[in-house]
Amino acid sequence: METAQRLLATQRQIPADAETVSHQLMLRAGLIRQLASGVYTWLPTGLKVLRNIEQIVREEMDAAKAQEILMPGVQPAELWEETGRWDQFGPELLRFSDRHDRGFCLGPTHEEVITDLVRSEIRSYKQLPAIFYQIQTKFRDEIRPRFGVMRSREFIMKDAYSFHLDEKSLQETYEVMYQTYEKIFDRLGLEYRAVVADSGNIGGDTSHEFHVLAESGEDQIVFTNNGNFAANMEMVATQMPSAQRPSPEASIEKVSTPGKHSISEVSTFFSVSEDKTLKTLIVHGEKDSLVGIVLRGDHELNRVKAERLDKVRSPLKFASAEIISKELKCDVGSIGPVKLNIPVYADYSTSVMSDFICGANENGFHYKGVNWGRDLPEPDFVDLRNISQGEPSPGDNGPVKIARGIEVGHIFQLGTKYSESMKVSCLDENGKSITLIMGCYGIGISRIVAAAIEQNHDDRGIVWPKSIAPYDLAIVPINMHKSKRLYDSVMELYQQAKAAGFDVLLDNRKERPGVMFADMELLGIPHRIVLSDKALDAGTVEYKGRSDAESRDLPRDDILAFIRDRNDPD
RNA sequence: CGGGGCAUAGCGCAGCCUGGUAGCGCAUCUGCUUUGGGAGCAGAGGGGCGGGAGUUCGAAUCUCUCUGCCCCGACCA
Repeated sequence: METAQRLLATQRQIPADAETVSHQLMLRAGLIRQLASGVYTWLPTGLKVLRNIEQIVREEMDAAKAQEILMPGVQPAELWEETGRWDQFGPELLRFSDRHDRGFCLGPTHEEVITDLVRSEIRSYKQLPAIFYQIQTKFRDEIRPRFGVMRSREFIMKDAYSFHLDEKSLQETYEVMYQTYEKIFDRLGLEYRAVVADSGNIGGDTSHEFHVLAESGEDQIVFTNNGNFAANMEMVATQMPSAQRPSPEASIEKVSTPGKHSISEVSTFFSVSEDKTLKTLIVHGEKDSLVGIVLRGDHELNRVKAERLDKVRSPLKFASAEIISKELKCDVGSIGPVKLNIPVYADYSTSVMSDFICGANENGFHYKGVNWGRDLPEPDFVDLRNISQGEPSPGDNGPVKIARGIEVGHIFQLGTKYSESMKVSCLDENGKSITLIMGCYGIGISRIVAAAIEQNHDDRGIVWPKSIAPYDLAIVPINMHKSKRLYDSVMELYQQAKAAGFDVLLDNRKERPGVMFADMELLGIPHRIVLSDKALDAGTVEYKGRSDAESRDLPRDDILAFIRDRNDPD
C-alpha cells in the first residue's frame, strides 16, 4: 500500500473531545471517526486492525470446532418476550416498530436468536455438542458511551453459543473455550489475565472474564503470584477475622473536630492511623428508608456486595448530602454508627476493632474510645469491602495483588436459562426428550483495538503488537523524488517485501522526513526501513523497530530475512 | 437519569462581559526556496458563528427555547 493513494487521515493535534490515550491515538492515527455519540466509522487503517483481530479469533474458533454463522442485527420482540428479557432489559435495548407496528430491537446479544435456531434445527443428540459463533455488530444503548470504541453503543463482538446434552459436556466445551481464549489473547500479543467473574444479567453460574492489563482499566482484578487464584474484585470474598476483639481500654469521649470531615483529616487530627477509624456511608434502602454502611477507615466499599444485602436498594444509590442533613441532622463528614437510628451493616473487619474513632452525628464532633456492645449495639457484621493489596488470598494462595484491567472477553456457563424458557430440547439415545444446556462466549473485537493501544503506546503514538498491526513494515524513502536510482531501489525493495508476504506501507508522499517518521510512529508500524542515496552507496538500509531506541544500518540484501527472524525468532 | 462543561473553517482555539456584520495557529491549494525528525517566504480558497424564536436600526455577542457533544456517577464485550 502506498500512502499517497491511501486515506491516512493522521492528525497532528489532539482532538478536544477525547480524554483517554487510546481514544486520542485512534483519532490521531486515523483509525476511527465519530458519527454520533458511541457510534464510529472505521477508516481504512482502523479496519485493517479490526480484520487482523477478527482473523485470529476466527482461526482459533474454527480450530475449536465452532461453526461460523451470521445472525441478523434486527430481532423480533416476540423472541425476547419468550425469555422475559423484553421487559427485563431496560432502555439499553434499542426498540422500534416496523410499518406493521410489530416490535423489534437492535440486537445487543443473540441468545434468543441462536436458541430459536437450534430448537428448530437440532433434533438429535448425534448433532451435539454444537458450538456456533459469529462476528457481528451489536448495539447497546449505553447510558453513557465513553472512551471512543472502548465503550461504544455500536460495537463489534464475537459471540459464541454452545449446546449440550449434559453438564459434563458443557464443562468440557467450557474448558476448550477457556483454552481457545488463551490462545487468542496470546496470539494477539496482549498481556492479559483470566479471572473468576460475576455472571451479571446474562445469567448462569460459572463465568470467567479475560482482562487486558492496563493502568487505565475500569475493572480491578485480584490475583496471586502462584497463579491459582484470580478474580474480579467484585467477586473476592473477605473473611470474618479470627482474632479476638481487644477489650475496651478507653472510655467514650466526644471531641470537637471543627472542619475535619474526611478519614484522612480525622485520623491526622487524632494522630492515629486510618485503620483506627470508622467511616459510615449512607445508602438508600427499600422504599424511602436509609441504611448505614460501616467500614474501617482505610477500606473501600464493594458495591456488588452491598447490593446483595436485604435492606439495601439495588442498584446501590448513595444518599445525597441534602437527604443526609435532613434525615440525620448532620453532614456527610460527621456521621457515625453511635445512636444512628437506621439499620446498620458493618464490615467483618470492624468486628475486631475497639477504642475506635467515628463521627458523632453532630457537625464538628467525633467520638473517640468507642466500643461495640458497650457504646452501641453490635451491628450485623457482613462482607462489604474490597480486598486490599497484600491481604491473604482466599484458599491460602499467598498475598493478593491488585491490577487494573479492561474486560475484553467473557465466558459463561448458562445452564438452562434460555433453553428452558424457549423450550429447546432434543432426543437422547434412549429417545427421551432432554432440555439442552448452554454456554456462551463473548469477545469484544472493537474494544480489543482500544485495549491494545491502552496497553501499548508511547509518547509518539501506538506500538502495535505485530500480529494486529495495520502494516508489518513501513518503507520511508528520503528525497526519493530527486533520485531516479533511489526510486528504482525503493520500488524494488517494496515489491520484494510484498512478494515475501509482508503487508508494506510505502510512504511515497513528497514530504519531509520528519513528517513521514512522525506519521509512521503514530501509526505504530512495527518495523521501519529508511532508504536514502547515502545508504544506497553503502549497500545498506537503515532499520528501526517501533520500540527500538536506536536505528541500525543493515545490509540491504539481508533486511527482509532479518525482519522475518525478528518477528518469529524460532 | 442526576451533576458539571462545551458548541465559531477539516483540526485546535480567540472574539461574547462592554452588540456595529468574523479572526489566529495548524491543515488544504499555487509558486519559489528547502529536504535525515512535524520547514521558510509569498499568495489563495474555505465558515457567517449548532437549530428556532425574541429584543434591537443592527446579534457570534443580550434573552428564551430546543438539539448535539464531552466529562464525573449507576451498566457491560
